[in-house]
Amino acid sequence: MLLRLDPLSPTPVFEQLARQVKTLVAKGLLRPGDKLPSVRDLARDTAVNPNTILRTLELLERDHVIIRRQGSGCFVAPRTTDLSTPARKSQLTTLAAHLVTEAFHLGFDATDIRSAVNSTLDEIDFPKRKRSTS
Amino acid sequence: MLLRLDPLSPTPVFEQLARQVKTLVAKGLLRPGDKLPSVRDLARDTAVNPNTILRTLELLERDHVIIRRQGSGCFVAPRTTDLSTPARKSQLTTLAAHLVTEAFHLGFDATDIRSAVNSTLDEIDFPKRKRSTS
Amino acid sequence: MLLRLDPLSPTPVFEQLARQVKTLVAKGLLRPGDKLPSVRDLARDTAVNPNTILRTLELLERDHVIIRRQGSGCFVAPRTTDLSTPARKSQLTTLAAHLVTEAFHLGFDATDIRSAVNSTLDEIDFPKRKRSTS
Amino acid sequence: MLLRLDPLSPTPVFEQLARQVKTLVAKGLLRPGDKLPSVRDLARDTAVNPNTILRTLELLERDHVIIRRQGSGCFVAPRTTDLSTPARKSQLTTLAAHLVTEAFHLGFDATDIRSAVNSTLDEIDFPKRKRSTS
DNA sequence: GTGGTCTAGACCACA
DNA sequence: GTGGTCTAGACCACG
Repeated sequence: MLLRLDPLSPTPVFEQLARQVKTLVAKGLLRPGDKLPSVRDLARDTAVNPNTILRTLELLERDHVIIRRQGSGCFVAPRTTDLSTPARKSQLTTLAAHLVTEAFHLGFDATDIRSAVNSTLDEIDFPKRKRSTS
Repeated sequence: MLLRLDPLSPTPVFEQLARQVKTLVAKGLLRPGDKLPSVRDLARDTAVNPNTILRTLELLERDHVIIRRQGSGCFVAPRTTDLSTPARKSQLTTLAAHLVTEAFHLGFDATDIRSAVNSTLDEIDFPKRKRSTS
Repeated sequence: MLLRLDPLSPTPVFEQLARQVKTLVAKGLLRPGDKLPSVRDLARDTAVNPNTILRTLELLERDHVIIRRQGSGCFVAPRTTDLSTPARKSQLTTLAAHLVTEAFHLGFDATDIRSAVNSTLDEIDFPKRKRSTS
Repeated sequence: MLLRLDPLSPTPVFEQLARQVKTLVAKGLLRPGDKLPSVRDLARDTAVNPNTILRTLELLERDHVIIRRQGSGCFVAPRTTDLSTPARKSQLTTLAAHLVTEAFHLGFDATDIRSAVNSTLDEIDFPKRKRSTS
């Protein structure tokens, strides 16, 4: 599993790593049940302290992306289904608002934004919506 | 100008404020050339430390949302149009990717995401472009 | 004897197994004197490492739920009756406090908690005491 | 704020501390909006490393007990109201089952358990259920 | 082998 | 002043 770090980014290391794992899962490159490399392996491969890797894994577990089991390892969690609480709806709204206002101030218009979103969506592996795998 | 702080949000105060200004501009409630209240007034109205207000203004200036002129105050900047740089394209891609992967892990699908983005776009006041986006 | 593992639970395997045995005894589905399957059988049926089964049995023996006899196997222990020690009283208090504070922070009230406890109690097979509990 | 540690307990330090804070909140000794001592103060008072205190605070924030705001401090969160998801119901059931089966194997009966729960409940400060204040 | 806890201490970011 | 990130390294617990 290849994870890359941008040492210049203001985003904390543990969060950069977590995002990349989330992306891999969203793209279907990591699937529910798949085992992640061990903390030590990840630490070595990314040249990051094991404690920082641990924080990444904690974040991912908190967000229901992985499951950690002492002695066995970390595994991609099954996609949760009971998530449609109003709190999550409001999170989605906030995320969308953030994208739109930032893109607005970068000089993009509605068409640009929609097409950027659609391009990203094309790469995502939504359940019951597979496009190429039969 | 009414700015509200959410004490429960993990987002830093200076960023909460900046986002609200950006939103006001994007919605057309603040228009290019409009003058912002003074640092002192903003600090009083929001019950926030003037230093924090300053950071907000620095952020807004860095993002070309406002222009700060010594002695005269802060003004909403004219809309950016030079979106040709690949750097901005890549920023848009990053923003879209972030929205999509987070929404994915919140349990939403492509339709949910598109409709959330469209709802937000409906409230934005995009300037009309002369050339059609064919 | 059917023991199931929840791969999503953060509870260690050996403890999941021990809890299930304790529950079977409390519900009267396993009765004092009953013989448990051998370590080998348990390991096979649950697809768990024999070492982990051993840890489960150690835990159960420590908690006086079973008795392990060299060469003959494990047996459900007779029901403990000497609850006079203050140590046990204090353990009960701790357990109750844990339930209540966690439930509080999950948003439940006293009525919810009492009714959850009562539902569970209904399934337990308490031995009849000779003296009435006045 | 007085927090005590049991160095012999198998429960991790950061969790011992978190439980005590949860108990203080449940008993109404800490109320929504109250400010917690600073990380450094807590670390000094408990003779625990600041990093460990931080983990306690992370746990408490994850469980919606406190809110952490960089630069300002940590505050007791307002009691959440939108918590009645089925997932939480099942957590309550698990907690109750744990109490009951453990208490059973300690030699207690239904009456003992109910009375232990009731004693604990008497000390809890449930909203809209205040007993002595006014 | 796996993950988890804790310490010590440097340094950064927010208000 | 507040909290937060990261490193280094010792040691513990689970399978």
